[in-house]
Amino acid sequence: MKIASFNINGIKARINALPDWLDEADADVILLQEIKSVDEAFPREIFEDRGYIVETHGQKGFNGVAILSKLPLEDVTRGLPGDDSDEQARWIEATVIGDQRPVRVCGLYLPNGNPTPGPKYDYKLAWMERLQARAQALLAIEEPFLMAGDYNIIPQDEDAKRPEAWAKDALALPQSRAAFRRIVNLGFTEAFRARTQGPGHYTFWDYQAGAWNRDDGIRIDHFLLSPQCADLLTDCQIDKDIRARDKPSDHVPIWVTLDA
DNA sequence: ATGCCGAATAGGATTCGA
Repeated sequence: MKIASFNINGIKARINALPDWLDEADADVILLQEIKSVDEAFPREIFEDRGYIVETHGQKGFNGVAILSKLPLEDVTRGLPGDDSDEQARWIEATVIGDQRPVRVCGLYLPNGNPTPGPKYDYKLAWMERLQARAQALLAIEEPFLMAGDYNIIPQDEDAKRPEAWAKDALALPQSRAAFRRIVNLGFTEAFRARTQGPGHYTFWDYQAGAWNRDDGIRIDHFLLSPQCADLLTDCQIDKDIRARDKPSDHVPIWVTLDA
């Protein structure tokens, strides 16, 4: 089972660039972030024509997540539990019925949190506390599940070309990194680091100042696997080349393959 | 580098992103 995550930075803006990657990647399950679309306006046909079930959780203008699957889905839920007043569309879950076993899949778009300090950073940290609570609840079931998407967290200095430029940013502040580690340390495996070590691996390059041409990137899109899911991991890769194409997102896809 | 670019909403200039 191949599961990909991709922050597309707007489905309308990616209408032309997305189909090529869809056909090349041939993922069974795709988690999208920043669809920037209400559910009714999402171009389902692009995906349905390729055999995907489409489950969106959108809102007007910003944010928005989706799950696309060629495998059957069960128990789709929308919204991160823990705050009924939170109207930002950043979380969707579904159980994917694999050929060998089911896998619970959570797609997330974690708040950016800048500027710091301030209400946006407070929201980020509060959202991460809710994420931790949801993660604990799912871990207790002791079944294969994963949480993947745009975490807006640079886990370590080696995950940025210029760590000094991010030192006081919400993506890399010690408090942000500690909140991320509290979740990982519950027992998750960070899939990319389970297979690849060392610097120079990024999933985001800013549109500005020629960041892509200077390879001035950061690694902020992650897969966290439950222990039972980590046992199934066979590969994890970043589709870096996508960033060099016409009208790219500022993020690139990351994917795992599972023996499931 | 202090938003340098890009997208959405709106229908021009502002907000947001990382």
